[in-house]
Amino acid sequence: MHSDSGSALDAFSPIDFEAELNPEQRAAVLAPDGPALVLAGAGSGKTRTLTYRVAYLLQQGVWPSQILLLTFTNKAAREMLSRVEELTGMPSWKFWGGTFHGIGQRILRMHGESIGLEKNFTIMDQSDAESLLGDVIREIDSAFAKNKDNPKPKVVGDMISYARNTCRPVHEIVEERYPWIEELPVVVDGFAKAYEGRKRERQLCDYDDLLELWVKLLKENEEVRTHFQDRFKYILVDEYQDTNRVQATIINTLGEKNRNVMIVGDNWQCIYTWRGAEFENMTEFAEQYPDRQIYKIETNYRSTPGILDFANHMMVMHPPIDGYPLELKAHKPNTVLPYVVPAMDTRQQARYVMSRIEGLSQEGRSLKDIAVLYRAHYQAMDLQLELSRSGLPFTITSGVRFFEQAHVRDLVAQLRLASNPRDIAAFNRLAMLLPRVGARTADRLFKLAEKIAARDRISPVLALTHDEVLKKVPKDALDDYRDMGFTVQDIETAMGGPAGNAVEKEDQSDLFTEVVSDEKRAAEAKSPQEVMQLAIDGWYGDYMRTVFDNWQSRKDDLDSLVGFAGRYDTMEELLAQLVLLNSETSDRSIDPEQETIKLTTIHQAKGLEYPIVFVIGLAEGLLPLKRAIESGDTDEERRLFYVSVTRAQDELYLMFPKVSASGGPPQLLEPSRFLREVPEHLYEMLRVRTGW
DNA sequence: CGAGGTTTCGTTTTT
DNA sequence: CGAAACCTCG
Repeated sequence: MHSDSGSALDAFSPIDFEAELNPEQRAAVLAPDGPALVLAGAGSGKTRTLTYRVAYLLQQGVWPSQILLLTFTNKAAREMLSRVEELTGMPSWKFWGGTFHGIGQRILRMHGESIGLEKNFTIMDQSDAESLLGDVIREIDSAFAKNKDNPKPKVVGDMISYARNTCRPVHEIVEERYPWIEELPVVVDGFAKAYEGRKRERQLCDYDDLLELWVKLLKENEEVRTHFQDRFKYILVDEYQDTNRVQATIINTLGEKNRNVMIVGDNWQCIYTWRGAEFENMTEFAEQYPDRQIYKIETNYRSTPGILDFANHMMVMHPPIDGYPLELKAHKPNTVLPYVVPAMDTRQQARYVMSRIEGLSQEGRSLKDIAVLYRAHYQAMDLQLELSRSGLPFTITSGVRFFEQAHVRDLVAQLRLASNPRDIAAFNRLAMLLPRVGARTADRLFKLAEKIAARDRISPVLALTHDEVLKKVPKDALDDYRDMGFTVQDIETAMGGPAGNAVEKEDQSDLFTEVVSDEKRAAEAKSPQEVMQLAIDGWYGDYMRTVFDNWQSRKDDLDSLVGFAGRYDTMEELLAQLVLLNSETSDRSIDPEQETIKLTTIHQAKGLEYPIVFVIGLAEGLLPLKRAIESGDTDEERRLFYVSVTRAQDELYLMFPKVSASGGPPQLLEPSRFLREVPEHLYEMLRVRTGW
């Protein structure tokens, strides 16, 4: 895929660390070997610091393959590595850089066999995992599933996941959350075990497995552990405040030998405790490495002093976080204060944002300089409506993501099944598309096919269209079922799989006993790109136009996947990325320069910055969220607000509706406590014109 | 057992 | 206002 263009570091002009970094940053970048804790406030050039650190290491003669760079999102990893490439000319693919989940996937793919993972294991996204858990629950305790007082599979899944991410026993979490159902802890514990078993038996991994099994691999396989401990001379971790216990264990294990671990974080920006993040990891790091150096980076280049004052003051009420106080110091010259704008309701709020954007646009502001942030996806609805009406271009990084759309998942399910014939979740998804096939029929068909496969020693994929199986397929579904089966077989063949190279539609009986040598297979294996095309041209392409009225545009989506597939060398890698990248923006062409307004949740805005930021829905019950108020824990909500405020560079609009309009009787809303706590002289109150 | 219509519910954040 | 859950019919 890439060619080695010569690792000529020297071809690039030496980096002037003196001129390009401030003293705080430089200290961290040029830090000597040994454990280091970098406390970097919002907008202080955290990314820049990490980037230059990598560049510095390279300059010191460290090989890129000896550096492990872990970030929270794929985007952050890409950004950093491409900046390193700009800086040093070192191509980014030479590094081990990515998310914990991404790197875990890679390592497990390479060495997972010793803990029972085959190379072709499939990664399930959250909804796959949910439905698998749902199946398991229904199977082992159908009464449980029927009683509506019991938590639903999704909630059960959340509890299990939380337990795993925090390394606590499942029953303990359940006791905390459902103290009124006495037998529940034991029951859910059983579900968790059964779910675990089902995944292993089917070579399936959910997101948490990628971390948990990574730890297991490092623990149980000394050879692998030593290999990676030696290999990664330098480990850099971004956003450490949002790592969970499992991730901390990984870092601690990998760093044990060389001890060159640099973690970067900001306690005040910890916004993922709900999925097990523990900013205490920052403190624990200090305990693990008593000799760690601390580097503080507090000068903020991003925001105006007005915005920073506001941010600092709203955190005054946050309980102190042990040990590492940070205060942002402004660097920019003073300009204007943040605006606080009350609106009648969410609709007026949307219209105000609209009109303000139009105004800014007339002042010559580019639309890509503007972002609207909110706590929850649904809060963007009104605005979406208004924006589409006005014709202002916007991109929304929420809602249904590209890889989560039904047709994409359907297509991918076929690839998954061909790649991992035990992937019952993939088969069920496909089979249930067919008329008169539901969960039960699908399950029966698949298990029958597996039995036949075992008996006749043929590929399970091939067995799908065995006569005995076809007999059990409902009449209405038969034609489609057969076509589907053949397509999956074709895919398996194209991938060099065991279906063999000569699967004819008729008279299969003799052909699949043919043994295909590995080399022959490899030689015949088509590229992921070709396979993707094959899948689109097969059954699903036809099926699609019979069920979707907008099949044409869906077809375009799938066609764009062919190009996407071209970026990967193996099918396993492609399939993994399809799942792991599912948070990426849904727009087909990821084009950062396009002239559009950005609409995003606060969570997704982490690490980004915009000249002009609107934060909407700053009312009690929305931010902080009602549930947070009820549970009495609003600290994380406050940090969330802090994160949103510190995204802004020049102008910040803080908005709240006075009436909640959506659904049911209108309710009066109070301005968010986070707004009320801030002294009035730190912001300017704007009035919205009435009479809209 | 599955489909399709009807009702009811509830609405966080993501790798 | 939309999607899951429920119910009844084929």
